[in-house]
Amino acid sequence: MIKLQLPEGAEAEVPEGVSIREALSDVKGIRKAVAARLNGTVVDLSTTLATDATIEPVMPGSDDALEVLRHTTAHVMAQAVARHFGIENVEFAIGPVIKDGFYYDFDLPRTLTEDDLPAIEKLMEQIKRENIEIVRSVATDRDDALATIHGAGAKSKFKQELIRGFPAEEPVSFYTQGEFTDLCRGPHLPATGKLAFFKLLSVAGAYWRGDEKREQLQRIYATAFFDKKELKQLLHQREEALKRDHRKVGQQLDIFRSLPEAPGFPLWLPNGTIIVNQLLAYIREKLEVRAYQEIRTPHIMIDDLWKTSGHYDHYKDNMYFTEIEDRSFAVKPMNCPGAALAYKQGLRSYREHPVRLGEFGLCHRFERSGTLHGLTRVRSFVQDDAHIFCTPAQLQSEILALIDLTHEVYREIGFGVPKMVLSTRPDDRTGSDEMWDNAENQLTEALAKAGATYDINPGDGAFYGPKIDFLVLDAIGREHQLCTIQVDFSLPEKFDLEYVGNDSARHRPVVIHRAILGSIERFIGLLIEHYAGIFPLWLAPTQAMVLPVSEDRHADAAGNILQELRQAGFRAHVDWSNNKLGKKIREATLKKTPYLLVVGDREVDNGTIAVRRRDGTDCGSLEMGALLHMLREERDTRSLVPLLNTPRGDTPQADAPSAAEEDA
RNA sequence: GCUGCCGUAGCUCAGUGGUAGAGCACCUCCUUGGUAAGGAGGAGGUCAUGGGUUCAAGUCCCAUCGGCAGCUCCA
Repeated sequence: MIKLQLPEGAEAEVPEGVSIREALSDVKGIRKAVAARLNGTVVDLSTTLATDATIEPVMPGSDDALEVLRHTTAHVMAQAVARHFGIENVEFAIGPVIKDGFYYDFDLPRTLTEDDLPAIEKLMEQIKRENIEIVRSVATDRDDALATIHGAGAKSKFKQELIRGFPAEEPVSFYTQGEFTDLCRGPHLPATGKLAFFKLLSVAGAYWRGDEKREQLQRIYATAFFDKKELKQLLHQREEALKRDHRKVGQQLDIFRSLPEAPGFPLWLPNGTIIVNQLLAYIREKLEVRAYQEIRTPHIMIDDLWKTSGHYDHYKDNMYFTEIEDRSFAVKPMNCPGAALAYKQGLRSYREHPVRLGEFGLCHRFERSGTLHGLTRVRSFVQDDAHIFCTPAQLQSEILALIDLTHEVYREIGFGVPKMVLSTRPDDRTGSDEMWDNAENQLTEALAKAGATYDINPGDGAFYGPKIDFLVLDAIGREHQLCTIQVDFSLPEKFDLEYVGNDSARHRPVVIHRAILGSIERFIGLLIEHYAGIFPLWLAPTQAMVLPVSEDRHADAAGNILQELRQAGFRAHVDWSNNKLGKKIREATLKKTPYLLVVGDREVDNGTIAVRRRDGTDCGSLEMGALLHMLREERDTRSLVPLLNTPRGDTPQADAPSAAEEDA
């Protein structure tokens, strides 16, 4: 007999060889269990018990259960693909669980298209209905495993390669469901009938083991959930992401264009340029308060500089080069060397530290054509970069200030509280252990003082120093990495940076690299998607559109209103077309113009303006003075919600994207 | 870069080897209007580029350029 610790403190004694399913048979709701934890490890319910153990069921709703579900769904998808093409025609690669679902890679006799997916889905439903038992088997060693996979019916080039990669003597597990056997660590659901809700999402090319020199495979992305609502939610999120795609919205709102004439180098149209300039002005405000100095460093500098900085060795393949009077120059991919040169101009005293040099530097980096993507992956971009040169003793307070600044900016832009990740020393690194100890301690203490919760990525720091990354959630629940704060001991060495300390000796400063928005291009790409094109007033390219009811009778009144708005610094226009009012409203609304100012006979007579918001809210009629007051307030506080409301004074609420959306 | 798909009017897209199309936008005219599309007319194309097959190519083939998706989250 063996002793078992069961859930909720229960204990049991059972004979050896009993399965977990049997051992847990008295636990409430056990029929819904998808797997079990055996001494902490997730295993099949069919696992038999040989020694004393702690066991508990893995129930739907837990992350473990979801992983098992998705993994089994991947196997069923593979089985369906085998039935679709004939098992002898399919070469199976791997089918792992990923963040929002799973995929499986195959080598197939022909190219898959999206049109194949419904048929495969249907076969999966069929396999689910057949409720085939999923049986684990174990091959004792490598030869046994190779024999098993050989006998499984499908081509097995990749599976054999995997097996040969395992230790020769180690047992290898397989899972069989009907005619389909797959090499797999498991665990799995007990039968295909336990499958829940799934959806095949897309087909894509992929390489065996991600290596572009290896076989090209075909991948099916799919997802699965226990809860139908959660599946629907994910599908909805994907749809929403498509609708908000910054390439589409950026085109509709005339923000930027991607040109065949300049692949990877976006063209900012007037509307986009306004947004860029507003963001830069915003960041400049923050920097002035915090005693930064702004610099502008050369875009093209001689090769030697990049050899000194180490970029030539590490980053050459991503740099552009040019020749000037027979000497080779490089276009800057980063701003740091320029900042180091700026620091070096003159003998520095400890008294002037920290030296905070900000630069909205335009950088150029070569990216492979296949990786380019709208504004989020480009070949030239502006960083809101800064290099802070400080004494080792100042490191912590500077980091703390940066954490603070980052939180402030993200809050004001409308992102939630960012998740922070501390990355510590990698194996391959420069600098003494003492330096790393110091830097990591300073970062850790700064994070503690900021009262922040954060994750640690051990070994993921840059070779020249540890870093803190900031991850924000956007409006539709996607995570993006924006800010990064990196400590650098290496740059001051390479450029022989020094300052005179209070002991009148020369000392080495420490450098902090940081960008808050990251690249302005990428940031605006994310902002477009985060706001769904509905920019807050201070960022909106056109802030108000004056709509005369009759374009000739109310022309003077409209012109006067425009003048006053312009004089108050607002970006306003008049719709001079001879369309009817309804059409003018439709067009301005589709362009997401925050405020529509209607002027007709009534308004001319009363000296007022009828105000409508882009979400359709009627704000009633106001006098010009009152209107300007509210608009200034909303703009100057960079409010994320409209301050002008209905005449009854309803509570302000964000311009709900859904309310203003009716894209034709 | 590699694989697959795609490239037709300013935009969104139809067009399956036989005379280049629609809607929106643009221009002109009519209409001067009250909170999401008033009406009529007009202009606009080397069908990405180059080559090939064919009596005939937007359509089929090849190449080039550009776009889109993907290219380990390791059984």
